[in-house]
Amino acid sequence: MPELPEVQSVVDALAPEVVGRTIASVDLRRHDIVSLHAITRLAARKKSPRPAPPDLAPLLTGRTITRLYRRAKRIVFALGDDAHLYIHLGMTGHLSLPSADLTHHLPHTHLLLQLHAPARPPATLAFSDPRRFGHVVYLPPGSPPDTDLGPEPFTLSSARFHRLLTAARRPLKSALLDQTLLAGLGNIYVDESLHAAGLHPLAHTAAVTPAQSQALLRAIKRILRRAIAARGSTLRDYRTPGGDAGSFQLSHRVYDRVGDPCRTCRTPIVRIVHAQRSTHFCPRCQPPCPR
DNA sequence: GTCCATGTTCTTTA
DNA sequence: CTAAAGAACATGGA
Repeated sequence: MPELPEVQSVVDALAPEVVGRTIASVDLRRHDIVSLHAITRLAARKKSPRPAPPDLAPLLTGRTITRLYRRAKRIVFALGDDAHLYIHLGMTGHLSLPSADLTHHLPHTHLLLQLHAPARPPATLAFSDPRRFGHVVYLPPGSPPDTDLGPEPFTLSSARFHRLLTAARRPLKSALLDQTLLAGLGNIYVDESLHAAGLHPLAHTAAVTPAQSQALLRAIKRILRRAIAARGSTLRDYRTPGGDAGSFQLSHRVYDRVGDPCRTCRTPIVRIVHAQRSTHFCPRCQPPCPR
């Protein structure tokens, strides 16, 4: 459910509720969603030996959430003393603040944090995820920063973006999905951005001109900004912590619009499969060899 | 029963 | 060696 706009919307909704509160207790119902690094979690799937998952309770209990922010598609809880916790929502992950009487029959709920603060009512933060592609990572003080992630789109210059693109010798679609090249985009916003920039998803990154890179980055920033304002796109699972749907799906120009007329030229939108993902585009607005 | 899904990583193939 | 493709994770909805 989450790409950059959805994750940002979750952070924006949660921050006023959790920042400044202290974690009074931890109810970890599935320990296999936790790791010290996302990498070690993979080993769990393949029965190969891996370090035991850290016991979250002693690491988190008594710590105060000093800041909540988004990095790529991760929701980062700063815990003071340079310790951090991050939650990745995977495809169907959801964070909410259920009332106390509901917390016992929440389906697929894997982690509950009781949050206390002076002069404020207690709150519960619940992480649920039916498909369990999401995960929770505890980063002890001194953990290296996100060296595994590319730059954030909003602070990226078009000159650097152009250098990143031309260095990646692959189709635009797979390059833009690569979190180590550019952080935060997923299947929806890559398709929407390429359409807005008039670029074919299979066009080669090395063939993109500086002007096209600039147009593409501007499209990415504009679409992400508008999607955040709409609190994301709800196609099936995504909800804000308050349970509301986003509304940016109403503004999609290609994603999930196979056969519908392009909102620019009325040509039916096409769907292909590339990099294992549905890829939507307008064959007229996004010609194979642009310009 | 079938196919599909907003994500990511590992393995296999070419 | 590299890039693309395939598979895997797990669940539910159409």
